[in-house]
Amino acid sequence: MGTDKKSQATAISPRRAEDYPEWYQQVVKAGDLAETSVVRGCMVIKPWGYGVWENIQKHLDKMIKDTGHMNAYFPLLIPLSFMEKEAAHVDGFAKECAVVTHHRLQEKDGKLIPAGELDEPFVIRPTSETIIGESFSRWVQSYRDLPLLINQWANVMRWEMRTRLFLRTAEFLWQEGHTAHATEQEAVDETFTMLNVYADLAENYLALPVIKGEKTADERFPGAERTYCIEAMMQDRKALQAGTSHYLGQNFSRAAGINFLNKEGEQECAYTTSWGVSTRLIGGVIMTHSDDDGLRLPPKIAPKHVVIIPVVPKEALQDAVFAYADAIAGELREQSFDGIPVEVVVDKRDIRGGDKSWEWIKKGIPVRIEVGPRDIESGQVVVYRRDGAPRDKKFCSREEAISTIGDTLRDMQANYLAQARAYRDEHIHRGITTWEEFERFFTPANSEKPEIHGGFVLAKWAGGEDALEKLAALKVTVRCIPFEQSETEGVCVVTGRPATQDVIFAKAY
RNA sequence: CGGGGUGUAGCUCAGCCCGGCUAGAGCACUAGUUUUGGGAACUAGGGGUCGGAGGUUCAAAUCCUCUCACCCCGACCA
Repeated sequence: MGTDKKSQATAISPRRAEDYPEWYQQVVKAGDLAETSVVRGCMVIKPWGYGVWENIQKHLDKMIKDTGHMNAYFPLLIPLSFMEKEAAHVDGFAKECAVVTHHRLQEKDGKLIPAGELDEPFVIRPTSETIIGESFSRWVQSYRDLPLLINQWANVMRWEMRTRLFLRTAEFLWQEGHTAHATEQEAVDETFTMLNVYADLAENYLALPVIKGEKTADERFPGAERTYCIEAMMQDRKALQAGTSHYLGQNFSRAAGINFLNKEGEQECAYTTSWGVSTRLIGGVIMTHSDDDGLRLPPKIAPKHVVIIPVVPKEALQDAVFAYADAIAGELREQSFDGIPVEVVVDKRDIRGGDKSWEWIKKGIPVRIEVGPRDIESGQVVVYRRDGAPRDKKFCSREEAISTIGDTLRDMQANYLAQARAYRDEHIHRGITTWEEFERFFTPANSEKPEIHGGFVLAKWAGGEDALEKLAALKVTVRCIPFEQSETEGVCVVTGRPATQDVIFAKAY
């Protein structure tokens, strides 16, 4: 007979191939990462999801500090007039700003109504260039005050029309770096330094292979001179912008008045940068590594690395099994991998073992260890890896399980990166040179309910309004101009005009 | 902002077209019994102002009007 759950071969329904967007929602739910809140477009990040964010924060914060930056904190509310100072910036963000216009509530007929209208409204920060620029303008007097290297961990709000958990929410958590420099060269170097930090974080911690490159003019941050990015490929072969680093030139310093006296005694405008990554990275991790049984977390960002599941066939045996489990947990906690202490949870909840196992599979914990009376007898344990099949068990001695846990976690971390890299490389296409091939490549067979199709196309691009329109009709964008260029002559894949620049084309989140 | 749709138990939904006993199911929850080395079964139980306001009617989850919220498709998306 078998229940629905038993008869379906996977823990998540639908599977990726059946309905990718719905699969994503189900993985987030089953993994207990986050849920939509009563507040439009905002999410509640649940403990397991927040644990992932805390680990990302911990690693990135160290990298940010190791490159000479310090953390600070600026206000959530930005005076409206600040937003008006930089023309391109206003254009980019005006439509998505939440605005605070009152500072008091008054009761009237049992209802609370806003009262005390503000002379000047505030916007809730969509990003903090303008308000941080105001501080910088007072902090900087001389070239001796530069560079100014600041980072803040914060929440921001952008009133998006359509939201998806982690990938695009109205409020999200991020870090935003803001720096000011005496020379253009130094500022540009800073922009690259931080882009490299992001690529390091993505590949070596999140196990996301990324392509580093520059954004084209129409994809640039509003107000920036140049925007650099790291682009990752999800399992539906769409691109996800995983991090950005902007060279802002003197645009914002001019607007905010960040001036300094240089060595020659002349007034000069500082050169500024900004860079950020957000909780969107978690969306990228989910869509890159998860399978049809749910989340798979790279060990370096998993809130817990090992769950020990005690098997208690008879209640009389419970104390002995729990004691055995606790003892193993204690020894595992003394282990570490790549400087990260092994985090262990012993799941003593009074629910069935099968339920527990599947719950942890769906949460993506790297290693499950089962211990029961028979294992106590034989001095062994049963080990399952999340990068193996759900029932692919390995018996090993207690000592071996403990001494090899670090190697296991390191191996899994490398395995996730290798798998993601292989998938991405398989779907980067370099042979497409004509518009006909291009169009076919990006057109799903079923337009009603598009199947997983397409990928990244690495091809020549010459730009132009007509070319952008053709791309827009296909919902394809230029993701980036990769730093790695072939330096060859060719023709633009969209228009056939002569072109030298290689770019990545893809559909994107 | 345009087009479409949905609001009924914690969750997923049936009932509405064609008004009529005490508003239902599955899952989840609680208790008991039997089970237990990979998603248990049975029995009993708790849980609802049917999104809100107004109207029609002897009678409204059901019909009408207004309103609020959410979802999907577009537009928008550093």
